[in-house]
Amino acid sequence: MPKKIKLELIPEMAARKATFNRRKKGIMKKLHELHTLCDVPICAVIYGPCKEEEPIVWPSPLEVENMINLYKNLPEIQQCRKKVTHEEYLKQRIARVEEKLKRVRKKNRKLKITKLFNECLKNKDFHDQNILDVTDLKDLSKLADEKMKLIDERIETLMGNPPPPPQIGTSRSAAAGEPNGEEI
Amino acid sequence: MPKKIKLELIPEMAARKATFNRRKKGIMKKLHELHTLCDVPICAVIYGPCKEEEPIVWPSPLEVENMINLYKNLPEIQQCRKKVTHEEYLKQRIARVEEKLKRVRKKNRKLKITKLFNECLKNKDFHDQNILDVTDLKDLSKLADEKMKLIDERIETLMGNPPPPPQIGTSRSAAAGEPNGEEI
DNA sequence: GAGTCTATATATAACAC
DNA sequence: TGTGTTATATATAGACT
Repeated sequence: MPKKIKLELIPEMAARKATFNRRKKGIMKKLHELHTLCDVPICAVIYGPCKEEEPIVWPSPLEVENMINLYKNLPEIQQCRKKVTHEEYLKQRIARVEEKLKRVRKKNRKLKITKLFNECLKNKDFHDQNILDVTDLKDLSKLADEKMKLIDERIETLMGNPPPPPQIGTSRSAAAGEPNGEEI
Repeated sequence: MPKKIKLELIPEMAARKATFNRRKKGIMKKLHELHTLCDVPICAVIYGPCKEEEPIVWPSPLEVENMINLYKNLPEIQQCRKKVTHEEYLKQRIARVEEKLKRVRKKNRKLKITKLFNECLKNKDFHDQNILDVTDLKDLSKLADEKMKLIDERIETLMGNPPPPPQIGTSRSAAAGEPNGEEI
């Protein structure tokens, strides 16, 4: 039932308050856990959605102030180096997510091509199916080259001999079903 | 694989650091989400387990300071009323958990007795089984009284008449199987 | 507001790289 | 250290009480 809500301001005040209370509790628990598990100084201040409310000051107003003062007394160098501003945080996050997206896309592409490759091994008339565009064919060719190289290397290993000339007659044993798109 | 780790200081420094990094990331995400979903002012300062590290100051040192100042300017009354100190937080938490424990125990007890009750309806020789102690028998008797009362009420409802004298010959239809221990 | 319930979404511990 | 993976543990949205 926890519909994946979008990460944006909740319009209805009632729902917003409910979510605030639920999540505030969760965050306080997390803070307490981190503090206990790692024995690190932590503090947080959280204002409520209703402006008249007093903020939560965790673990206590005094300690919050102490931590702030402690921070202020750090040498400038340390203060400035790693300041994680909200903006920076977002930028870092975006960068990481985009990087991951790239990796995943690449992986997907590779899986797709590998799947095509294996299908081709089983079905030689794939040319007629009009499902391959130029890019696919190029990647397919590239993958074929890679597979050839792998085969060559494996043969070398099995023979335990110096590299013979590149042309070898290999018996491609058509793989039956691709369990996970990663056969040779 | 996430073995349920105990909520206490992690002894091995390596594991502690790993956990710290993982959880710090999680908490920052939560803070960001709460901030976005509810549009409330939030800030947090988190020092690392290595004393030389600079703390994370979120969302930014300036804003943290502003929030602190804002807080300091609140009228004393508001400042003092709801100060959630770490200790208070723990006390509240303990109180709530204990309360819940109580509720659950009560519920368990009731389920157990109801189960016994239903078994008795099916099997009259339960006296021989030596599985009931005095408390059980007392609770059982109490439950029987309650059930009787429920039956009386239901009969009254069905008759739509003024309450007849308490003695009624009721036909106890022995319930077949207790689906969830909550039959009459 | 606070607690219950339940289906899902997330967080995350331990491990392999 | 950081990432990917996977099996679990938690968090939590939504509907009720």
